[in-house]
Amino acid sequence: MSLKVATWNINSVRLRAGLVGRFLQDHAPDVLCLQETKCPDDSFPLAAFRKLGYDHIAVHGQKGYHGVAIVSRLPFEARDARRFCDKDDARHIAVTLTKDAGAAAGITLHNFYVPAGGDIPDPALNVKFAHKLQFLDEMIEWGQRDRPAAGRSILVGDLNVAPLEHDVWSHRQLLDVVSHTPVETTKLGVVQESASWVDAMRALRPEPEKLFTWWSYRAQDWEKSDRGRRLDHVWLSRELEGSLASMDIVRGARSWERPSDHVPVTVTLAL
DNA sequence: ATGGTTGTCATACAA
Repeated sequence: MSLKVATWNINSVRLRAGLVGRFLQDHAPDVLCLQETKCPDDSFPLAAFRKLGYDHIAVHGQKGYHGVAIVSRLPFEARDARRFCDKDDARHIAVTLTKDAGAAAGITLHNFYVPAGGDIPDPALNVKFAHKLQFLDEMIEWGQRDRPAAGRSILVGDLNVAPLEHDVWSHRQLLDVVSHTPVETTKLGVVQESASWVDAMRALRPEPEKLFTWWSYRAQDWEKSDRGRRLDHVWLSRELEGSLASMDIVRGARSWERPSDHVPVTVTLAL
């Protein structure tokens, strides 16, 4: 069987439930991980996704900010959502596919929304940047202590860091811009190494090809200027590396009506 | 060097 996993920062799931439905119909992922749902759990648009065959939905939201969810047509068991930085922010949710999920049974998915970090890349001047660095430090501790990639597992999400030179439109011009500063890109590399995660997108489309998943709302013409960044990621545990079959950045979604500033990324495994 | 947009919630704040 194949397992198609998608990740998408939706920037309000209620406002864009229609776009999510379109994506589910057009791209038919088995599991979709959403970030920035900005939606309390009791107002998540469950019915819109269930009627498309996505009966299994895990939500971890809050009013107005952050929020993550997993929408699946395969059955799963919910795992504990982790707390980071002594805050109750909804920035992580995890599930394990159950035995009814066929060859995908037992795969654990971790869905993350890492803090954006504000504008000033100095933790002494900007508490939001300090929070982002602390969050990455705690992801490193988690990787080292809990070995989340010891078996068959997948980590996806909006990690709000574009780690490689060709993950941004201009490496030189973004070196002091939050999301591509050396302190962040180095830390994200340590997060990845802490549990031996494999970067699925770059395994299939290595540098120097430029890969972007986010384009600012502020550009006059996002497509023409193409000043993007790769903020969204799909990582695989070593056990799944050999099953990696294909990857797609759904760039066209950035032109849908009232789009998110992020586009979906899909990764397909042949199991 | 500056401002450019969007979503939420209530008029600033986060991204």
